[in-house]
Amino acid sequence: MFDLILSNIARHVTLNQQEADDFLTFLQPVTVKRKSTLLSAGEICKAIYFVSSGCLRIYHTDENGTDHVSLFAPEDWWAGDMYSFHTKTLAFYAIDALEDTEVFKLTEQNLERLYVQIPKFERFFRILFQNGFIMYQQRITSSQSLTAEERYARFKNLYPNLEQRIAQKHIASYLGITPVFLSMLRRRS
Amino acid sequence: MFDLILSNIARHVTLNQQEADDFLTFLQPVTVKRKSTLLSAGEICKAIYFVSSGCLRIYHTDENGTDHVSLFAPEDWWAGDMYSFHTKTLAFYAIDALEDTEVFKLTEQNLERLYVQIPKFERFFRILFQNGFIMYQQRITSSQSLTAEERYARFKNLYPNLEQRIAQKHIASYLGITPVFLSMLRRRS
DNA sequence: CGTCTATTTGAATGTACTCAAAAGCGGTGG
DNA sequence: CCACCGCTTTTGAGTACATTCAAATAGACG
Repeated sequence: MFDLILSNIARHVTLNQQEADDFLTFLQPVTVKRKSTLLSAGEICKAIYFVSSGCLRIYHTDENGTDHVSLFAPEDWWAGDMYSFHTKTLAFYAIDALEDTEVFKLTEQNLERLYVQIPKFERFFRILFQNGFIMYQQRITSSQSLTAEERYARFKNLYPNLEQRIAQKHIASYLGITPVFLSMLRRRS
Repeated sequence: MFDLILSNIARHVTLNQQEADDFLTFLQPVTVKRKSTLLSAGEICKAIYFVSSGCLRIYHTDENGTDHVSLFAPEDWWAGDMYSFHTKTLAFYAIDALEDTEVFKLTEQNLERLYVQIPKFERFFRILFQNGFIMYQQRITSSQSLTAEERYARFKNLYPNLEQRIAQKHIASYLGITPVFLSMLRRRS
């Protein structure tokens, strides 16, 4: 149950047994049913989530009612509205589950305690955000310089096998194109 | 000379006099002339830079020779190819100066020493990357849901007065449109 | 002052969009 | 278990926004 998250942490910092045990006490397991909402836009995002199975989608709904996927978070990814979480302001993004999903919830209070108790986690989250920063930066550059078809290839590379698990309209929304146009692209290739 | 960078740091962590003095010893002032290159794509990015005056541009040149601006870094911003810096791989992005620019250079070795000597900097850079992550996330969402005109308004908001200082082709490149089209937009409004 | 680069303008093109309708698929209840 | 209903995907036609190409004008720098 905890293997995945511990190996996720171990990718950037090394915890001893005691630290690992302590860390786990800060987590709350939560089950999110397919199509149910973990965070609504306009709420305050009070926790971040580590996905141990299933898949979340972090998205924004614009004034026309169109969704725009910011990120998919399948197993081994972290999710949250980081701006809302960090500034305690109303969330711009919403989060829901595309599959039945198991997450570990890490609340703001617990995270701050964690930073104090095991300062290594400052480093861990520094590296996590650094990687997220790099990922979004590459996505910006992709959206500037690549065609929709090339970005689709990138998506498949970033999220292996995810294509089979989720609806195409969500992939189109991630790519910044319409489902109709994605359908055309797939037909072509 | 050091006021700007110290107030930049102070925005997220509090340093005592000793720590501030120690921190400054890790920095090297560098002057970058307008149009000269601070980092070329294909090199390894061995340092990150804090801009105290002037303006840098972080960009990628695609196979057609077209530039795509990832970020502007005017005074009070940090810059670098974070992926190259972090993984010691060849830089995908290049950095040059759009104005005569003064930066403080913080090398990888010095940064690692800084993390050890003043662990608060783990927190500082965690927050810095967190904010960068959020900024790029919003830019992705903007590129998905806003028109070029609306994104142009966002640019002006994010970088007040920068418009007057740099060429329009760079702004177009940042917005992901052609200079020709930006010219049309400006005419319209 | 002259040259080089950036910006503007106009015309033709193309990519991705909207709208509409048909086909496919999945889930639910009888 | 099958039939039906609703949602997703596909397909086609017409449209709009942003592009490319080309030429003229403006501006910056030596």
